[in-house]
Amino acid sequence: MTLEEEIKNSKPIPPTSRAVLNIIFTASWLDCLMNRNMRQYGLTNPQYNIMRILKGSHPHGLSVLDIKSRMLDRSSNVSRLVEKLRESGLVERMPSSEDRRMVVVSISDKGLTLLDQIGQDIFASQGQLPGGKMTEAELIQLGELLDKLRT
Amino acid sequence: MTLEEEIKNSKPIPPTSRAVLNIIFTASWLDCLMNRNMRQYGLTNPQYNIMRILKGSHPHGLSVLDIKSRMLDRSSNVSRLVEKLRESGLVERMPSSEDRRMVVVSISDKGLTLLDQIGQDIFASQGQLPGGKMTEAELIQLGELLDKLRT
DNA sequence: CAATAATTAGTGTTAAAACACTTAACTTTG
DNA sequence: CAAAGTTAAGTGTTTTAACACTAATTATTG
Repeated sequence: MTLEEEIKNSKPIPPTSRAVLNIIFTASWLDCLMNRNMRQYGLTNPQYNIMRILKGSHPHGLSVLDIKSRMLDRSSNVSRLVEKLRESGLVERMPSSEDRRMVVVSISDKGLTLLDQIGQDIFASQGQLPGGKMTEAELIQLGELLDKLRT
Repeated sequence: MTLEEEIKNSKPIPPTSRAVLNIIFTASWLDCLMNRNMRQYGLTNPQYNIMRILKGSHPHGLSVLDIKSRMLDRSSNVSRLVEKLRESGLVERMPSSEDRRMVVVSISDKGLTLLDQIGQDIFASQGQLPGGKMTEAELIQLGELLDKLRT
């Protein structure tokens, strides 16, 4: 469905506005999809995001600021999100010995297991993934255009 | 800046994941930009969104459900957002005479004036607009790829 | 070395999102 | 026409986001 149909706009939209609207709309659509998918695992989208980042640096931990700078949505509530994950036993927090201001956060075994589970489930339903019907060339081009938009 | 640099990811990301991450990241970036811009006018991004929709149908009003179906983020709080805008005198609410369940919301003169003001300000700083450095062909192609992603 | 600045994590508060639910009005259908 | 079902708007509640701010620690510099 085109953007115009989705948002019931009868008039054509100029390209710049259309691109901006389309990105926001698509992201909202993806975010909703992800949140619904993550809910079955007891996670929100930003929480999953943090887990993914921590897995990427495993077995090294990351400081709260490191996590924040890697987060997609640049949330300002990383401390609170991390605390939620810690309550669920998915991450661990350790005060840094070098810099006593810092707290090193790392993913726990339980967290790694959960991420593996999610990964397998997603892989199993790959056909329904967003972008599942696009060619690799199209996906690459989409990425390049988005990079350029932000410059 | 590429996505990998933005989120400090050293390894290359597979195209599907990259496209999805890039859209979410770009949208978050845009949303933040818009919210900051709108703040000086006393609006939030969703509120501006509703105003834009109402202007599009001016002088006809729209029901709350109509607004919701046209909203980019498909917020479930249209009633409350509309009430905020009404308090600021930017929109008007009128119970429908045909269907007494419905409320017709329309943009006020004050609202139209504000939108004009915002439009002029944005136009004046067009160089800094997202997408300002992309060609029209690229913007159109970006739109088409996003449409395809959602199918 | 002392004073100032900068950095890190976390908190307080307000506004907004998500989701289920309610109320009122309209439509369908037996 | 009455009962059941559907649709529209709004509400209650919990969770989250945004933003400014604080407290503690480290770095800088005069």
